[in-house]
Amino acid sequence: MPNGIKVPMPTLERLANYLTIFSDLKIRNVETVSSADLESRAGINAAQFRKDLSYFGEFGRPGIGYNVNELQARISRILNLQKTQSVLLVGAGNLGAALAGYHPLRTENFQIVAAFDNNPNKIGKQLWDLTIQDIDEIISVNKVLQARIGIIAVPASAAQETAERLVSANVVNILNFAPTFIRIPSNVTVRHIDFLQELAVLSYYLPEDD
Amino acid sequence: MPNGIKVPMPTLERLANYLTIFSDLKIRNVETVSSADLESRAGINAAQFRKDLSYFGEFGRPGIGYNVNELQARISRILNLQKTQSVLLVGAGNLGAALAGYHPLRTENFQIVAAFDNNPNKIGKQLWDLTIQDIDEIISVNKVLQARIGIIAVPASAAQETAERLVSANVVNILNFAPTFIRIPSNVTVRHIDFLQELAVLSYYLPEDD
DNA sequence: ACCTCTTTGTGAAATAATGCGCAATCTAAG
DNA sequence: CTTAGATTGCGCATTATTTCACAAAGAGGT
Repeated sequence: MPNGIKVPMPTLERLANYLTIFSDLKIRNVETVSSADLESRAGINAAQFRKDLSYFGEFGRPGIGYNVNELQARISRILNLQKTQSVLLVGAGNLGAALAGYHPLRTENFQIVAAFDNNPNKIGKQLWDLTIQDIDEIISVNKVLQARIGIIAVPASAAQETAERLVSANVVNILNFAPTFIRIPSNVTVRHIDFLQELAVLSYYLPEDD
Repeated sequence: MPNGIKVPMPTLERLANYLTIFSDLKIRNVETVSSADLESRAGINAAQFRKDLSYFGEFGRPGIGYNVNELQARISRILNLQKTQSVLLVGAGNLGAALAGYHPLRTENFQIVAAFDNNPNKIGKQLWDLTIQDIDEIISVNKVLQARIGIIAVPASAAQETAERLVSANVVNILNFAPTFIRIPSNVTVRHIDFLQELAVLSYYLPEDD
C-alpha cells in the first residue's frame, strides 16, 4: 500500500512487531495501553511508537492511551493483513517443510497455497496439506491462484532461477531464504532472511575468551 | 569482538553478506575485484562497500582492487568466523529440524552441537546426527560444550523461558526465531528473525488491485 | 622517468532515523 | 465549571547512516 506518505522502512518493520505485542495484550485481557505501558511491558520505545503511528494518522486519546483492538485492526489494515494473503512456496526441502507447517503464519492471515519443487522424487508427494507440484507448472498454477507473494526456500545455487520463475508467474513480492543475492526487476520487492548473516553478527559480539 | 572502533550495525550486517558474495566469486575463479565490479555483479553499493571496510583498516590497492581471498579471510576474522562456533539449538520441531539440517551453516563455520526440547516424546530421538536432549539438562550439558550462541526455535509462548535457560547455561548470544519479544540481561545480545514481520512488510508493498 | 588510467580510502555534505520536549487534549473529581 | 493529572501527536534538535567527490596510490605503457 505505498500511497502518498513516505514511511521509513524501520517504522514499517516495527509495525509488524507491534501486532504481535497486541495479540499478547489481548490474551492478557488488556483493553487500553499507553505508549509508556508498551515501553515497560514490551521494551519498545514510547516516543518511537508514537512517531511510528503518526505516519498513519491519530490512534490514541490524550490522557487515556490506545485501545488495543482498534490499534490491532488499524495496523492490520495498514499492512494489508485484513484479508488472507496467498503465498507460493518454492523449495520443499527441510526449510520449505518447516515454513509450510509454521502455524503463526495462519494466525496473521498468510496462507501458503501451493508448494513447488524441481526434484522429480518430491513432485506429487504431500507436504502437510499441500501436494508438491512441478516448478515448471508454476505459471499455469498461479494463473488460477493469483498469489502475489512468493517464498524462495531453495539452495543458493537455484535461487536466481527461482526468483525469475516467480516473477514470470506474476509474483511481485518475494521472501528469499537462500543465502545469496538475487537480481529482480524494479517493480518486485524482495526481503532477504539470512540465517548466516544473523549468526555472523552475533559471532562478532562474542567475548574473546579464547 | 566489540573493540575500540564503533561500527554501525548496518555495516556489520552487510559484512556477512559480502562473505557470501566472495564465496561466489571464488567459485567463478575471480581473484581480484574492484568495488565497482562488486556493484555491477552483486548489487552492492561501491562507495558503501569501501566505507564499510574502512572501519577495519585498508583492504585494497588503488588502481587494482581487492584480492578476493584476502578479503574473505580478513572479514571472516573480523566476524570471529575463522574457527568453528558451537551453537545450542532449543526446540526440535519443524523449524529446529530444518536449522539442524541446514548445510550452509557448516560452510560458514557454525556447528549445532546439541539440540534440546521439553517434549518427553522427542527426548532421546535423533535429529540428524544429534540426540535430542532434555532442556532441563542444558546447564550441565553446556558446562562441557561451552557453546556461547543459542538458537530459540520454540513456540512464542515458551520463548521467554527458553531465553532464560540459555542465559543460565552461559549462552551470551541468542538468535530468536519465536515471534515474540524476549527480555534478557544487558550482557546478552539477541537477534530476532521473524518470518511474519518480513511477510507483513512485503504485504504492505502489495499493489492494491482488489 | 613520465604520463595516463584505474581505483582506493576518507573527509565532508546530504539524507535518514531517533529521541526530546511541550502544547493540546481528554478524564475525573470536587 | 474548574482544576489536577495523564498522555497523545508532532515540530525540532540530535544522532546515525549513506552518498559524494577527490587527493593519493599503484600499474602499465612509451
